[in-house]
Amino acid sequence: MNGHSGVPPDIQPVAAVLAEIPLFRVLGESGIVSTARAGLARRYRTGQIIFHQGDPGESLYVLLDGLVKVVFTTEHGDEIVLNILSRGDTFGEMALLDGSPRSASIVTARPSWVFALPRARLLELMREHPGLADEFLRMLGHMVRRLTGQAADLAFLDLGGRLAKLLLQLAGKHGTTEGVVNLPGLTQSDLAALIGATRPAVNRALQSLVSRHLIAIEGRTITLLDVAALRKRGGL
Amino acid sequence: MNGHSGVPPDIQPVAAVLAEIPLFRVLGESGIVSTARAGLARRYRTGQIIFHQGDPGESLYVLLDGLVKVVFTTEHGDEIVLNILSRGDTFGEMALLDGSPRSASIVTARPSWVFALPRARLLELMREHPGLADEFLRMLGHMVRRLTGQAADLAFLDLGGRLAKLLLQLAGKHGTTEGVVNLPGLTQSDLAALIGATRPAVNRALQSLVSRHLIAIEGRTITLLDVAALRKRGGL
DNA sequence: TGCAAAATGTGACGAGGACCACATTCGGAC
DNA sequence: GTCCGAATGTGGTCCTCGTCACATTTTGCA
Repeated sequence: MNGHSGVPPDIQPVAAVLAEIPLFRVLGESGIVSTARAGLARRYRTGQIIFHQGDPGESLYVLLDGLVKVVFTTEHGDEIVLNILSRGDTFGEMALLDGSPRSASIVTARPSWVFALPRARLLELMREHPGLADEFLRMLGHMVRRLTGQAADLAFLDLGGRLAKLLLQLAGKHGTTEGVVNLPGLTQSDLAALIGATRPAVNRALQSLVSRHLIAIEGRTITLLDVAALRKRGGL
Repeated sequence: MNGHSGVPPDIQPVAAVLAEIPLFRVLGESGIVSTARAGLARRYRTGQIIFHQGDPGESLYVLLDGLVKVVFTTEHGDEIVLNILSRGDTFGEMALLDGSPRSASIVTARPSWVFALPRARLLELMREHPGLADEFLRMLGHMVRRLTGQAADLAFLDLGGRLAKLLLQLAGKHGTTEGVVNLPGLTQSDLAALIGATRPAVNRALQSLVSRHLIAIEGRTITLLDVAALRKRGGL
């Protein structure tokens, strides 16, 4: 509680995370601080929904801390997990830019701290800093590439290959220690929904990798023992 | 050969097609004509490659006439057809905007007439007409949504469902007559590559639809006989 | 017009993975 | 710590679809 007049105490930590993100780095020191002031940071508990697929999109979000799932639901209720996001990742960009409804839902996989920047503020920022628009285009391009690869994986890799690839990606993006996938909150059902498979099939595939000493499982921590073999299994 | 000084004879037809495209409509009458002058229209024969996946991206393309396939190739040589484009569609946007290499190849499926607009010209246009950048964001958003749906389809629909959905989409986007898919140049192998399946499997699925009177096949023309049933089969 | 190459239609076989059903273990809330 | 619900581990069955192999037709050239 050291806040002085007009300076909320939690601006600093928010700005610190924003400064780590390439998208916001183009704003410079002062731009980042004013951005942090322009939005609202909020905490969510595990299993909460930050927004629903179909909602109008009125904010851009930054995950300051925690873990969330990007979930796409079909008309029949089938769910596919499009992505797993952790500290420093952004979400909700798309609906903002073209004004269409949210194309997926965001569900927290563990307690999370989320920063929301209203659309109007973002547009102001983009007017002041043209580089920000470029960064957005870059980010969308990256998203298109990732989705293209995901579609190709679904078409060409078998379940075991998709799982091996997924484990490598998770270890790379969210891994704390090198070669360790330790994501409390991520269940085997989530893994299944990430690669378009059923939960029992994922379990069997995991056991198969264990028996071949490619990975080790203790509780919910997966250790990658043989990265080279996993890469090969994942078609890399 | 009726060109007068500085006014190439084929500017008019190019401008006419550009005027049909929402992306360019924001430029207004004069902007469209100057755009048509700023690029280069070229003809390709069937089976030619307009650009290769991995090439540097130096132009935005507009398909003035014809039919092309967007082909993504994995490291192992497996191919998936991401999209089929016809008159008025654009391609090559992405590599342009984020400066990365072409993420897919473009192959003509029949003789095509293609307009290429150099990156520098496009950036000029975007400076003069801020609305153009908005249209680009809208277009990328749409692309992300389409790819998301494609991934979900691969995960949740069986081969027959994906095929039914594909036929409906093709009829809607490129159909000349209502409810008819008549795309010379599109083989069953292409259909297979569009839905991540093998050619024999697609053939069998087509025959199955024929035997249930959902479609009729004469040569390479497919007529949709029972759209409602097809929509149901495709999970809609 | 005729010929080679490509595209189409089918058959047989097998494996991968979905689906259902259940025992067991784990983890979080009180 | 205890308990209940969720997450994990397996088993068995069946069906889809990939794979290989071919005969037949169509297409696009020469």
